Amino acid sequence: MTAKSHAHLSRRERQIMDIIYRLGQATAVEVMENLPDPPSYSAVRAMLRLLEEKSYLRHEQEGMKYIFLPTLSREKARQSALKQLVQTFFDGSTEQAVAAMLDMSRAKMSDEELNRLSEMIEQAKKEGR
Amino acid sequence: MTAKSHAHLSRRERQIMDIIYRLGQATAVEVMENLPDPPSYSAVRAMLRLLEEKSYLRHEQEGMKYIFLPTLSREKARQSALKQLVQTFFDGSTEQAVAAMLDMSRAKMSDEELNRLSEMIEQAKKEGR
DNA sequence: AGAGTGATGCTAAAAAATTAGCATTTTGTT
DNA sequence: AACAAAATGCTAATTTTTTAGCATCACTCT
Repeated sequence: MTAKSHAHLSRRERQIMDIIYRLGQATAVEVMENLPDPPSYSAVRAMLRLLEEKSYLRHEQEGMKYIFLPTLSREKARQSALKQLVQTFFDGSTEQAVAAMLDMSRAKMSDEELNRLSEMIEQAKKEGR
Repeated sequence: MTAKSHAHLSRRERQIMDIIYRLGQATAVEVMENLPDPPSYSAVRAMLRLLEEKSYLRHEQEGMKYIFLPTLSREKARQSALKQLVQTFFDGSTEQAVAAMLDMSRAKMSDEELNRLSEMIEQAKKEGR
């Protein structure tokens, strides 16, 4: 079975996937610790098993425990999440989305970071020719 | 009752909210037409009623039908969605997120758009002082 | 006035998601 | 070797989500 899009996930499934994407990988305990209104340990493990069955996750054995990882690379997941967010909230306009981001975290960004972004934009202009 | 974060929504609830944010507003029929694997019309209406009860939506009467709108402004919803995405997929780094966006839609952006972005960044630099 | 159309409200059934509990396995420790 | 600790596997019950169906109301047209 192949993993379908994010949109098909149930509430808990999505919460768990988000945690694992955020952490990169996680054990059942770590997932539990990060879940809002965490259910029992068994419940968490059941969900992990399910997600694995549906091919959203895979696991590696590390000593006695399982470490769960996303099937889809972080890059692909990012892309798909970004695309969906831009569609939903910014009428598909990357410009608007970038603007909102800058606006959101303007204060927190160093000049260095801003400079790097400038360069990226310059680069994009050149390549667009 | 006050609307809680996106993370608490069930699958269908989220799908519906996404559609309404994308369209800005929608009738029951429009929502249905945009839902993946659309259920019956009654099912859609029931969900809308529920979302309204939970304060994620409100409606305005237009002639005979209801037009549903988000309770939370698009701006706030955007912000919160962006924040959550940056946290989940970019380790909280706006720079990385912007980079990924540029990368994603580089081809589709006009020089004009890119110029406007450059300006925004310049602006941000000035304000950061 | 009556019939038809297109909405809504409400309720109960069906399906899916979520959870807890118990049995089992492995590892470490005394 | 025996026990405790820390995992997992599996199953069944509970809760939540999701759905369909039917009754009703408003408007339009003949």
